[in-house]
Amino acid sequence: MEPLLVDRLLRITDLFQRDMARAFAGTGLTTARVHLLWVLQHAGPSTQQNLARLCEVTPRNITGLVDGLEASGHVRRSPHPSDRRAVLVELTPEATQMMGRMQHEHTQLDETLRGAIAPEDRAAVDRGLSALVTRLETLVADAEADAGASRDAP
Amino acid sequence: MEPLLVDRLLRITDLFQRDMARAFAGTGLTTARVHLLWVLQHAGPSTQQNLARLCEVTPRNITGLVDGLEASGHVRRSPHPSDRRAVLVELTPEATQMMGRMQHEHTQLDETLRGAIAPEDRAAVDRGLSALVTRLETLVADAEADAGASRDAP
DNA sequence: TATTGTTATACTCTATAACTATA
DNA sequence: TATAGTTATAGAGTATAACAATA
Repeated sequence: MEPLLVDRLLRITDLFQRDMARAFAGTGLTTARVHLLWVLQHAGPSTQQNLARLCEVTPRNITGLVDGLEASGHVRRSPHPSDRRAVLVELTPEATQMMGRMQHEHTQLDETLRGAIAPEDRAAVDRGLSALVTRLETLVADAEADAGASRDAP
Repeated sequence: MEPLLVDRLLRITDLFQRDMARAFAGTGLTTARVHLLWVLQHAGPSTQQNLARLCEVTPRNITGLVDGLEASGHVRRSPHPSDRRAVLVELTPEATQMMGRMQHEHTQLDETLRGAIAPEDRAAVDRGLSALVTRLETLVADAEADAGASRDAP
C-alpha cells in the first residue's frame, strides 16, 4: 500500500530534525540557538526586539538564547549607537566562520537530495513542492487568522 | 531565483508544525503528548517500556507524558495481567474517539495537499518524495552509526 | 505614554542516575 | 542478576506579567 503524501512529508520532517540534531551534536548548540545564529547571519547585527520578530518568539526568550550564545562565544552584545535602551547582537568572527561552513553543508545537502531524484522527475517535484508550500501557507494563515479573531473577541 | 529543494522542505516542516500546533491549541495537548496518543492508537495497550521504544525517548519521559495524559483523562494505567512490575497504558473511550477524528482530519489534509499538486505531476512527486525519504534515511542512519561508534570507542 | 530589555515565575520536554518492586 | 517504573535532579525552550531605563 502506498504511504500517504502527508506521511511522507512528516517522515521527511522527522529525518531533517534528526540530521540537524546530529550536525549540532558535540558543538553544544541546540536547534533554537542555531536558528537564532542563522537569522543573525542573514539579518546582520540586530536588536533583540527585531530578533524576537524574526524568530517569532517572545523578547524574553531571545534574552535567554542570547545569554547562552554569548556564554559560548557565538554572539556579542554591543550598545546601540542611537538608542540607549537597545543592544545590538552580532555574530563573533568564529561564529561567522562556522555559519559559513554550515551554509556550505546546506547547499551540499541540497545537491545530495536533488541527486536522489530521477532527473526526469525533478521539474515536477519542484512544481509540486512549490504548490504544497502555497497551499499550506494558505491553510495556516487562515487557521491563525481564525484563532486570532476568536482570541480577540471570544 | 529558485529556492533550494531543502529550503522548500524546511518550509514545509515549519508549516506542518504550525498546523499541528493550531490543531492542538485549546485542547491542552502538546506535540509530544499527541505523538504518544498516536502511537498508542496504532499499537494498542502497551507497557511504558514499549512506548519508550516506539517514541524513541527515555522511559522516564514516558512516565511524565503518561502522568499528564492520565490527569487530562486521555489515557488510563491498568495493571499488567502477567507481570506485576509493569503497567498497561491505554486510551480512554473519549481519547479513542478524538484520535478517530484526528485520523480523519489527517486523511482530509492528505486529500487537500494532493489536490494542490497538478494531476500530471502527482506520480513524479510520489516517486521523488519516496526517493528523498530513502536517501535521507541512509544519511541519518550512517551519521547515527558514526556517532554511536565514536561514542562507544572514543 | 510607548518601547527595550530584564527579573520573576511557571510549565513542558528531555536526559541521567539512583532506588523499589518484581522477574 | 535483569527488568519496569518511579523519585531526584538538572537543563533547555517557551510563555506571561511586572519593572527599570530610555525614548
